[in-house]
Amino acid sequence: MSCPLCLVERSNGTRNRMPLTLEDIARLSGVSRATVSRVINDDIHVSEETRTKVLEVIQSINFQPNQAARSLAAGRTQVIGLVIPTGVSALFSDPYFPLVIQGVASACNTQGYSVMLWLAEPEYERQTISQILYSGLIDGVIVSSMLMDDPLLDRLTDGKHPFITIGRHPSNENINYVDVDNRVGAYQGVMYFLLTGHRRVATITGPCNTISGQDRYQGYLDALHERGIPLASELVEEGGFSDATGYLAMKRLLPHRPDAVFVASDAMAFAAIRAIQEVGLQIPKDIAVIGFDDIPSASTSSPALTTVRQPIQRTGSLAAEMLIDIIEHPDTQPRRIVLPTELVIRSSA
Amino acid sequence: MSCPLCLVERSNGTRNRMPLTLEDIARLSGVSRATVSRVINDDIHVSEETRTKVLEVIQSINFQPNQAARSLAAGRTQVIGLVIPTGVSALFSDPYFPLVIQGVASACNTQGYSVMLWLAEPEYERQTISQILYSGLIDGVIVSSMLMDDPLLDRLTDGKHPFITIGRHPSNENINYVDVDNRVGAYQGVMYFLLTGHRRVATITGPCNTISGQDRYQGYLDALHERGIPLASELVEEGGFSDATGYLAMKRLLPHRPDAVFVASDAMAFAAIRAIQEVGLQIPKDIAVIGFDDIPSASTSSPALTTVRQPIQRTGSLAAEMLIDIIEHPDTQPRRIVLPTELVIRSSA
DNA sequence: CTTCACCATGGGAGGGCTTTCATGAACACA
DNA sequence: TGTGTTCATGAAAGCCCTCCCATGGTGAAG
Repeated sequence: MSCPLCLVERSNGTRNRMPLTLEDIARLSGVSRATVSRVINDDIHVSEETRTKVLEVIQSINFQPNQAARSLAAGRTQVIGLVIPTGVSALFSDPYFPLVIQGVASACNTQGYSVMLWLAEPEYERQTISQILYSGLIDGVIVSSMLMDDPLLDRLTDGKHPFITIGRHPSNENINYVDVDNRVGAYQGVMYFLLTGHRRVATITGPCNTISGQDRYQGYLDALHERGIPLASELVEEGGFSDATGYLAMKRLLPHRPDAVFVASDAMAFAAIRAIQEVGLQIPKDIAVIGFDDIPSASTSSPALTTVRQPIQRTGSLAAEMLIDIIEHPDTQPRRIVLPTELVIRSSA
Repeated sequence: MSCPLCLVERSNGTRNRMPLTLEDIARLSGVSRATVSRVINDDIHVSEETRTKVLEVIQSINFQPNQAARSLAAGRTQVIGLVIPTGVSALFSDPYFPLVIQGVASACNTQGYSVMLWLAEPEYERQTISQILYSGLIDGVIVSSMLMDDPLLDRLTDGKHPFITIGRHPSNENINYVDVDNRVGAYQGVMYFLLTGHRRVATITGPCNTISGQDRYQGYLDALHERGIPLASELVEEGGFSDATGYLAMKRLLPHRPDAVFVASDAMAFAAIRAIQEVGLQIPKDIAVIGFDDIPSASTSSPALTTVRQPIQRTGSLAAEMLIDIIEHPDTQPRRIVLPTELVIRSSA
């Protein structure tokens, strides 16, 4: 068997197996380098015949153009950055970020983009930003930040790269984002409590420096307000989205005898359930619980968790699609998407 | 305030704000482009005086060299790939992969490398491989595969890129890897059961097409064998590392009245505990449970989970460090590391 | 038959960096 | 003063693409 790879006489005279270049493909298919480039980039100005011929050669030797050269010449890298702050405490004990990552990665896959991952550990953040902004490594950035006042965003706004945040920005309305309707979602959950006869509805909120935390709390307030129920501040406890903080928050809530708790994340909801069960109370009889997220284990836990479902993975893939769209069609309107949530009723409420 | 960025008269005559190049830095600091390059790359042949001068200019305008150009010229990208198979069912309902990712990312951060993430969805796998192998996008790959017969590995072996697997390879002993001592870890857990008087020790294994699944099962066998206890096949059930599979496996085990269960992952162990509690049995009185991983929630669950701790994040960071070492010092011996595990005794056994 | 438009193709100029090689200054030693 | 070494520096040749522009061939229109 003769392998085309080995028969190629390189332009520089060597013939050992090394990366082929456009020039090699050009020679093998009897056209110029420019034409091969056109074929690779799906340029319209190539005859069907030539295109076929070139593609055959490319496939037969499994040619992949050098990305660095492409980036340098074209000024685009076909890479997007995904920035996730490790400051967020629950980072990886909660399937939220993994699902976002999965969504982003799969959308990028289908569009021929690669994903560069930055876990923005505070000590490297400066360096990270510089890399993002000035090194030309990537074409755009997705920031899954959720923080109210992330300095990263200011830097990005100043920079020249397109970017998208997952989670809306509280003030700057020129920023492209995809978000879920946290406020309405929370409202739905709390309203369900109120409509099923609960009167002392407590909440464990997300961290107050996150937008989603605030939005969900706002939804809680909305529901109370609509039913004319005054806010009882002893029934509100701040959590940090993590298991541990949820557990402690519930402990603080218990003495005030809530008959229901709306919890701003499923991870915290499971912790709250544990805290409730540990003091011998029944769920949902004594205290009903509704979470937020609908992570996979919500349906299999016991009791199965009633929760507000948000399409986490979809959020990631939409963000990626929007970003790529912006990269490829720069001068269009700001893009914002807010995905709906859905109350999934199981047995904890 | 005069910003140096705006005062620069570009070589091409334009003076709008655009990426600076080595040439600009060279002009501003009165040296040649080559010298600036040397400074950036920590070349030894630069006088202290010149180095300081150039560094000052670089910092004052926050210069970042163009990565594409560097990669093209140097043939290195300072990027490593991290491949995670999404075929693994428990992918993200289990904090295992997130922790690995975190370990890899933070090690890369400190060494000035970036991480490119590939979730190897089967349908894109071919394309993924080609990109990895031939496009020059990355300098090396970490594969967190664990599958017995991952075709990816064969392709990588044929390719020219250095790579490391997380989890040893069952047959090819030329592959660099970092692994934890799954077999001894499992042995420790099961032996603890046996030494504390349990006689009907069951196990929920990992998937039999994963190496870690097999190794842990082997450790189970080792312990039984050492104590002269015959293997009871009805006490062995295969799981898939996921919550759901763990739950079902435990259901199948219950009729055979085990007095202890060694479960190959914490996620499955929690599911098993649920299944046990649902039929009204007590843990650890009726059935003791030991898991594997020591994920964060193991210490906070109730009952707190006795489990075999493996240093997941460390595994990731070690893999990254080894890979970078190989990239920068190619011709050295194969590198393998097997990290020890540790039995963490809590209240489920 | 001429003119023009259109379009496939090739030539070649970059894109910003690294790296080799040449150069010349500085210094030591004879 | 001459010879040789050492070493900081600069000039320039790539690295492999993309993309602009020029070219020439074809077919339609006049």
